[in-house]
Amino acid sequence: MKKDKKQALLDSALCLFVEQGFHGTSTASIAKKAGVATGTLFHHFASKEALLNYLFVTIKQEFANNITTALSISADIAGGVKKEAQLLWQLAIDWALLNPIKQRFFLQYSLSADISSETRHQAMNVILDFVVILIEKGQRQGILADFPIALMLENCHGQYFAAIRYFTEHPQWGNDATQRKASFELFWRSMEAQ
Amino acid sequence: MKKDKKQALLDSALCLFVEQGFHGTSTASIAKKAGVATGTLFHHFASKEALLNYLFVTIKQEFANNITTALSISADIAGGVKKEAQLLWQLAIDWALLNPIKQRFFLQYSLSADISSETRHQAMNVILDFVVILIEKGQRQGILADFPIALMLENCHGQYFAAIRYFTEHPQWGNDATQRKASFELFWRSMEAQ
Amino acid sequence: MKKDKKQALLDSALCLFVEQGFHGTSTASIAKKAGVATGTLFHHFASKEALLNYLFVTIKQEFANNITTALSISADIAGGVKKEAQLLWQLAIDWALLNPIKQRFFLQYSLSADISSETRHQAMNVILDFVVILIEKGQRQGILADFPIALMLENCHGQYFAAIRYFTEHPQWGNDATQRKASFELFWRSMEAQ
Amino acid sequence: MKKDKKQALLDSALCLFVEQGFHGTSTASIAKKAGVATGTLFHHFASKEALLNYLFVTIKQEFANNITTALSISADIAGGVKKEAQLLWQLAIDWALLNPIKQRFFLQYSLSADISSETRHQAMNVILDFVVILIEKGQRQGILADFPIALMLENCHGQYFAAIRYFTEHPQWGNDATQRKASFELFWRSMEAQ
DNA sequence: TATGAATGAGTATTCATTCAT
DNA sequence: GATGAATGAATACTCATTCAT
Repeated sequence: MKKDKKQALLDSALCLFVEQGFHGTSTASIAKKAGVATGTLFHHFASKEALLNYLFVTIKQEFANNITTALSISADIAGGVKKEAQLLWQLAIDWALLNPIKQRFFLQYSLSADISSETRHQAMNVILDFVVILIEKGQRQGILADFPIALMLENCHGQYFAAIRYFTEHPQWGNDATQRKASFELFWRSMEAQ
Repeated sequence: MKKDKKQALLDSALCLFVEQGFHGTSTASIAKKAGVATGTLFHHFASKEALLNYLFVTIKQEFANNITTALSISADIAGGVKKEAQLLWQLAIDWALLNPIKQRFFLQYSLSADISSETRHQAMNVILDFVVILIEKGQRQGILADFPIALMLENCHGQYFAAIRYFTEHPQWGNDATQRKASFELFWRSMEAQ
Repeated sequence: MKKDKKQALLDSALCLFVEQGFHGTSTASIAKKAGVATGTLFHHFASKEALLNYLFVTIKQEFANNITTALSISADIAGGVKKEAQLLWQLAIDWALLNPIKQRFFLQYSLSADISSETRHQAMNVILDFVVILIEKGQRQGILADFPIALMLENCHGQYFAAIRYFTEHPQWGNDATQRKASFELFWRSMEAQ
Repeated sequence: MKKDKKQALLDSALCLFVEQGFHGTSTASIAKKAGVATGTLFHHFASKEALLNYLFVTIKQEFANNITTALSISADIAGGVKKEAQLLWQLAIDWALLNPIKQRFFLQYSLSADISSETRHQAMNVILDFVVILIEKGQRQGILADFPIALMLENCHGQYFAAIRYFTEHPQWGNDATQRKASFELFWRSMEAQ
């Protein structure tokens, strides 16, 4: 019962921020939807901005945990870097398709000025940690092209967002094997060594 | 003298929207910076939103004109699709580096909820028209991979934004031939037929 | 052609003031509907208030002229005070039914704070001049009750407005002889000597 | 202490609306006079219009309660319809004289376009309920003329307003028995059966 | 912890009026 | 006389935040 109200606030905020935008959502409406008093929000979060940033980090962490857990389970078994990248890519797309609201939240807030750059960098590092590791591994093995790592990271990010934007706008193709394959190929080919 | 005040308002708005965000910028501050009265803004634009959308379309159009003009000049001379894509990519990167404020405007507002989806779609179609044409040409010639065109478009967009984000964060490499080449390679390889 | 624009402004203002109220009507919208520039309104009228007051006096005068003209024509022929009162009443109701917009203008603005009390008094005196004369005549002849003239005047006014409000809300009865008779009876009986 | 601020706002609004008109009164001035913050007004009323309408209904209700209470006390004792009408009339005039600001509020806003027609109809039905009952009773007993009830109601309203306008403009006669009698006679005779 | 009435600075927008052409 | 772009003071309403209970 203790975490209930805080979680209810986070749930409401997620929905409303996605539906109406950060500035289009009043703290009063978040509290109302969560079924708590307006003042309660400020017992759990120092400010509206703090709530948004907390929400952002929480969801990024949840995403990262989901991917790395699944990845580590398969890691022992699986072989090459490409297999690993493929798994990572499919897991990331799956997560987005299974969590449409959180995915829209990513799309809207990852580049938003409402998220503090501090939070953004923190989240980036958390989430892209395993990507960096994978890229470096691939480069050492001569499987991935030898472009600057920061450039490749930005590119991964940009391609991932492009893919989930595409699947969001064409939901019917989210489970189509050909489309899923195509999205991975675009991603993989860009980084593969030639 | 007639267009002066409207243009002054657009110039001020561009700066302030980029520096402080859309919601962080008051209409009064835009007018003040433009050296006009607060009412004048609303004489030229129906609302703050309308101003933002007008600005967005105007800049996208300017970008598109810049690229297509340069492209058409070289088009007669140049040869294959790859050369054309390379030219397009370098022109687009150049434009971003030469217009840092407008580039930051793109980065911040292209996916922002403050731009109406109508405007976004209009801008996308206007600006990406020549990209679509190029992709289709490359696919007919068997030079580009045969992935869905909408997916490839999103991917181009995502990679372009990734590239200009990278060059923005590492300005010293904007004129480094190796870096520029790398950014194009990431882009081109993702779409090239194998 | 000289009076055209002024009259067009008055016509537009009448419509708009009745439809949207004085404060709900902008001078710009009056000018637009009249097909003139916004500044033109202020060449003909010192202010928005001045336009309203001018309109009020003009219409009251038109009403008064209409009644007194018709009244004077019949006056020579007709007999008693009651006949005269009856004629006056029917003329006044007819005018209202034939000029529904001007009648609504009366209803809305006769007691409105937007009309200067000066204008209101002036208009009252103009319009009720012949009523005062009639009442005094009736009292001298012992046909009308001997109540204070100012009270009787207010009462006439109130009953006239009640009648036209009634016929406005029940338009189908405006030409029903029984209803018209009833409205006059209510009026006449209140003032008749007993 | 809970109703204090809301009531203070209503009191201020009543005064200011009567003194300066609805459009001449800013919400800030209402709040200031009430000794509360500007936001407090909007905590209790959805809008300035909502405040006006609430005020209107409240005062009409207060008026109706005042009349009907006094009427019901005497109802058991008193006799005919005329006595009852006379009592009603005098109570209504008394109320207006004892509540000059609320009476001016009636005069200014009962027909004003600033009151929603919904509110006006509600108020009319609430307040004139007992009048309708009295008229119908009088008609059944053959004491009142058999004119349409809606016409008679409008007429009552118009005559009441005329009377209070008269007594407002000539305050010295408000307690003069002759004048009071005259005002009732004008009212009664108009409706009495002949 | 939780409440929700109260706050008051902040803001987009309106609009009567002016004036250079 | 006529125009209409420009003005800038005025105002309803919002909303993150506080605090007494």
